[in-house]
Amino acid sequence: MYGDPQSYSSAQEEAYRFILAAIREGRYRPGDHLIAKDVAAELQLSRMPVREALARLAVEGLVTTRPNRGAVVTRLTADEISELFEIRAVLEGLALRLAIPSIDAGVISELNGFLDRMEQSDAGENGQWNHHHQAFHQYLSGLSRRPTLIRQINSLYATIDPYLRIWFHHAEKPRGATPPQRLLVEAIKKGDPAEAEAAMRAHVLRTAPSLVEFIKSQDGLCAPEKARKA
Amino acid sequence: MYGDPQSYSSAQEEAYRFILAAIREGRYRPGDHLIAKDVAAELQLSRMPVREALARLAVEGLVTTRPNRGAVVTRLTADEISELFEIRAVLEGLALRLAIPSIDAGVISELNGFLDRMEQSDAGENGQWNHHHQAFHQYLSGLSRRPTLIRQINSLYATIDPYLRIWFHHAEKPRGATPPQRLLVEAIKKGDPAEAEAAMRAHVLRTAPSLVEFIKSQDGLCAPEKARKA
DNA sequence: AAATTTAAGATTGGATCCACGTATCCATGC
DNA sequence: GCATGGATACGTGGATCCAATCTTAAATTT
Repeated sequence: MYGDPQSYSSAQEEAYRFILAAIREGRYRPGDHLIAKDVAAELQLSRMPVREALARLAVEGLVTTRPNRGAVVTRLTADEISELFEIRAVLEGLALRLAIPSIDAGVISELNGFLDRMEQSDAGENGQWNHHHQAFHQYLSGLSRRPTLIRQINSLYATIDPYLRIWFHHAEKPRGATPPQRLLVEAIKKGDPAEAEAAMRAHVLRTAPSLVEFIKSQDGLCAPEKARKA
Repeated sequence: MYGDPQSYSSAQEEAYRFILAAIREGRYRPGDHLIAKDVAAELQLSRMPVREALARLAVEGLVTTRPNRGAVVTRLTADEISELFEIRAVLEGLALRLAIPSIDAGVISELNGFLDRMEQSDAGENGQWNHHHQAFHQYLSGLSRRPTLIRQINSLYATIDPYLRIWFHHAEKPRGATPPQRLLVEAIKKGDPAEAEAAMRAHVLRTAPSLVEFIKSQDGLCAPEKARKA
């Protein structure tokens, strides 16, 4: 999905993608202390490209840095997760609105393909469903043909991803739910930009409260618990 | 506004703020080649903090870097500017919607204060009007109490700012226009979140076409014209 | 015994150094 | 005269080194 291990244009890119993937996949967990030296050793390169990768990730919000105190995988509070969903809702709503003109039969069948795969993976591995779900959203955003908008949405996904994974991992039957997505596709089919935008907003916001509740219950994620070696 | 020259926690911060201010104020212009060594010399520090500052600015989109070819002040196309306005519209719309509950008489008079200052500066320096206008928007966004949202909106302003400045600098009477803002304040006063959100969206999008037209006419800004020494 | 101070270890931030890649400029050939 | 090729100069990316700061743990004091 992300990673793309073959094409490393630079050591910094390698470090960046490695850390990003590790955070999204849960190898580095929220609150983990990321020690530049250790990461550098693991990747067999010097500390500098790692530092720059960490700086980039800090701007994107995936890690938090404090002066002279290094980088920590960002630990989001329930409020912050809510906020990210609010932002995601309007940005994905915008993307969908802009994408409506390029909706045709081929797009619709493509979308249904994603939903089918989600349903098939429903029984199996939890990560699979999540993967297909994100692919569904990413495909839709991509139709907007707005590079910056797409980047921002992807960045939000990266930030939320660790929590989604933990959630799916703990929840037994977190979904089985493709009906909401089917409804969304129905709204898209109608071709009304404003309606589609509203539907997407509602769709994104729908899942937020359950995740936030879960995070609150697991407050090992927001509480002090600190400094597990990465 | 930005800069805050006293509190430099680190050399990197100093470099970051210096370059950011220089770009926003037009000292570094779109297309300018930013040579780490030169910037470092100007600030009397080594190249490294400058490099990291440039990396941060690249993530935020203010500069563009190509591997082994250094950093260039991002030159936006008309399409890209349009996109940024589209994003700004929904994000500021969201911020205003979330801010509505905390609107009271004090806030309204504060807002009118900004508008008064805009009108007063109308005759004088162009930059002043722009400054007050941004302060007006920033104040409103701030009322949402959503740190990430506020950061993202500020980042968008920073990216667009150079072009706004050039625009205001060239245009003789680019505004004199506070009526639209007055209408926006009226909508806010009503206290209906959805209506306020819609009003903000429309307000932001209203100014986009003129700026885009201006940019297209001045296509020295989108055309090759390259490598003026910073 | 608890708390404060102090000292040692570890880690970050910054500077200098080196190697690789890119751009420029001139000479050569068509 | 213009295009092509190579040599030189410049700049970036990465590595190593050094200093300043934070963290820790121990030791002394109350």
